[in-house]
Amino acid sequence: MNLSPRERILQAADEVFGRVGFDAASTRDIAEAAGVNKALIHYHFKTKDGLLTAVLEGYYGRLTDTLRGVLLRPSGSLRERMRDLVGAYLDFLHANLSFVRIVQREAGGGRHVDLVAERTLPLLALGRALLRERYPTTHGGAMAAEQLLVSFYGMLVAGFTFGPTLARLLESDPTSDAALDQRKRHVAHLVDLIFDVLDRGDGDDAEAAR
Amino acid sequence: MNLSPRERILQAADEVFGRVGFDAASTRDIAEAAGVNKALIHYHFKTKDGLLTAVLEGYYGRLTDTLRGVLLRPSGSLRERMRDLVGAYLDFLHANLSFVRIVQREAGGGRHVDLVAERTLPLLALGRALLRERYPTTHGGAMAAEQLLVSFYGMLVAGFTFGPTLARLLESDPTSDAALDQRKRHVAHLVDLIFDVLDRGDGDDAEAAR
Amino acid sequence: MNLSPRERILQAADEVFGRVGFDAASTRDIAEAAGVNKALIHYHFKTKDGLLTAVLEGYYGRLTDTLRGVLLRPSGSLRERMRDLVGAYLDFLHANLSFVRIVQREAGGGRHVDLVAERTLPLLALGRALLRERYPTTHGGAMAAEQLLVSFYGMLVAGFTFGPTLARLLESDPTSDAALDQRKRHVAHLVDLIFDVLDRGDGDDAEAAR
Amino acid sequence: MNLSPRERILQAADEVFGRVGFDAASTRDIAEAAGVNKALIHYHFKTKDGLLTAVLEGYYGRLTDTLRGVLLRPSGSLRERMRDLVGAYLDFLHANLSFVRIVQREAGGGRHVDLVAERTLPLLALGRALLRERYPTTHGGAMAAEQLLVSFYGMLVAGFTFGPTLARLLESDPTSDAALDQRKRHVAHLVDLIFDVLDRGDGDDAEAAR
DNA sequence: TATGAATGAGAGTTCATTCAT
DNA sequence: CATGAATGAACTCTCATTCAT
Repeated sequence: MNLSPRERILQAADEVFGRVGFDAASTRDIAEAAGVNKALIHYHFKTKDGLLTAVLEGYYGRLTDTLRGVLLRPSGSLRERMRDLVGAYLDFLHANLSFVRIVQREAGGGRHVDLVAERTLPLLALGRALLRERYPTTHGGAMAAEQLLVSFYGMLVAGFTFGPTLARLLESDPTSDAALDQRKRHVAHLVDLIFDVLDRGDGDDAEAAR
Repeated sequence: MNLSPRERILQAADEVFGRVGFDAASTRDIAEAAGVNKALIHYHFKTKDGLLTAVLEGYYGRLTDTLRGVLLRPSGSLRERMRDLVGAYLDFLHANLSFVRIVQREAGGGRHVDLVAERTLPLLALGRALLRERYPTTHGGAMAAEQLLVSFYGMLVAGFTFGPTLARLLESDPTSDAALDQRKRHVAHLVDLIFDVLDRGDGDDAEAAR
Repeated sequence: MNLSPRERILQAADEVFGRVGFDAASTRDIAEAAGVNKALIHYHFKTKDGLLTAVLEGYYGRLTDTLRGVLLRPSGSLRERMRDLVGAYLDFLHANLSFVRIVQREAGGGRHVDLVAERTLPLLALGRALLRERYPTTHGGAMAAEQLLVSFYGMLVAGFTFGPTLARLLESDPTSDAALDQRKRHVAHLVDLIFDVLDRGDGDDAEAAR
Repeated sequence: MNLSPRERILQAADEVFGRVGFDAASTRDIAEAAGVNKALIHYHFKTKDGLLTAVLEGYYGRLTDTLRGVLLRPSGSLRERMRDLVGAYLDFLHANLSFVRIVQREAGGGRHVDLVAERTLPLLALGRALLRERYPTTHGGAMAAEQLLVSFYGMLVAGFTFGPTLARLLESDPTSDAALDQRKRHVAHLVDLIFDVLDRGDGDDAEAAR
């Protein structure tokens, strides 16, 4: 629908960054994919880093809006909100595969860690606060809020970051809508299991007693 | 100590690839880190790709040995073997941080997906076979073997791949031994939860009935 | 003067290729001779091969125009046209020494044979057609059109391709105007001799009878 | 027949130099073709230039023996000796295609001109001396001895140096025995023509009078 | 806004050569 | 005699970036 050159560059960068990674992507590739001159990228985004920042800022803006809306919804139990959040997160990743792939590459180290960390931290901090408030037992120990968040994050993201490899094991395409549905039900199930435990209130001590 | 130049190159490549990623790593960086001439890399490994392959082959060889040993141990219930496997995997990743970071970057797409996929598939296939044999209900549905494997994988890996970002949220260093211990207990707990469900035998139907 | 950078690159490449040969020529040499940045060569010509192609295309364009003009001139006997062609060819080579030297190196094998062959063939085919039409006896045998063309070509080119060596035998510089004049008269003489034979009509049979 | 490594290197170098040219040939290629270690080349021939020298010295030794034998044969007219020489030369080139291709590339300039020139000059000087002695009119003018030698050389060599290109025009393979025979008869014919002229004694003056 | 031309820096790779064994 | 290992220099080519227009 006749996007502006600036928008076309952003879309092209998103696609190329997601496909081959930031470092393997060249501004020439992106300019060609966008149908614009290489120099125009620098006119709009100053540097290649600036282009990555712009792409990620766009994603984080939309993601944060989505998740904050779910997490901070006043009504509903925390469990329900977590279930919704898991669903919303999976939907978002499913609809923005490049985003997962870019983040997965940059979150593990390298020059852009901060870019990712700064935008991720508020969400993690919010999640941790909610968990600790509702379930005081999630301070320290085996079911510590931090551990839960890491596990949730891992479950949510694994299906996508590992997609190309899983596609070879599974008979079906892991990026299909059917696969998304199954994954959502699975993760929701696990979330329920975990909240069952939290509600039962057995934290570390119970665990240690096993 | 007093490693051969070839070995020094492998170690340097491992460190640099893990820190900045394959594409951002230059052969000059690696050669300098190894204290050898740039050309020696090509003498021993032909290309930069060949160097990555050699690094990963080393890791996969050791990892496969470790995990196969645990998984195929004749005695012990599947639950116990899974618990051990989770522990062994976390130990391995903890001791080989570069490996996680390299794999996380290359598993999501790009020119080296196959390198990762080919070595990962056998392990996944083995895990799936064991789960399906012992728990026939893990065919299809919300608790399908594939879903479980993906979730397990996500939980195991997330703490490391997300490490640099988590380090900013957590008060403690996520790569410390203490953090590893806590993470191991947490994941073991989750594994237990899941096997409890599997042993109770409620698969999709029970889930759907909720 | 005040040539464009692109043109300066072409001239520098011509000079360097002619002097040391394509393989011994480095893009750095050429860039320096042209007074431009090394990368500009690739900006304009994509690869070093592309640069050679561009140089040769320029030559072949001008040469073909020149020779076609002479060969296809409607008036004048074939003998006269051949004499003119020989003169025009020698003039062209004399004015474009690099061209002979480049072609001589690439025509004998290696990666660029096709580049030379494709542009030379039409001229050879034209010459053969004219000879066969006018002198049917030049089909097959000792004075076959192909043999004549090869001999003509050898005579024309030898003085230049062999130049540096001949310079040591001859007292005078073989690239001087005087040398060119003498060579032109000599070759014209030989051409006359040959056409005398052709006009007398004794082809193979006469020859065989000797 | 179980050649010595030194001999195998020489043969391999000959083949590779002839095929791709000295500059495009790498010692690795040659070593592989010879089935020996790269370093052995330097052990036997000191440098890559030394290897080329050795290859060419071998050729020039055999060629000089062959041609001197024919040229200096006491009996027989000069014409007959020239005819024999032409035949012997063509035979030699036919049997040593690499030689022509190497010489053609190096005779036109570059770092090895001297190597070629020094070995070629004696032959040229001898030919010139014989011509001048027998035909005093070949001093200066259109039929000067030097011109004749250049033309002879061009005719002799053209079929081979131009081979790969001619192969596309001619229906038959220019390196076949049949093609060699035809070429020999053709060149012999031309030589006869020229000696007819010389014997008739009309040099420049006759020519100029036409 | 948008571009073609131009550049310095550096990429991966190959080179002929050396040397200890 | 022969080799595997090692190196400094140079290679072609690509990079992100700049600038005049």
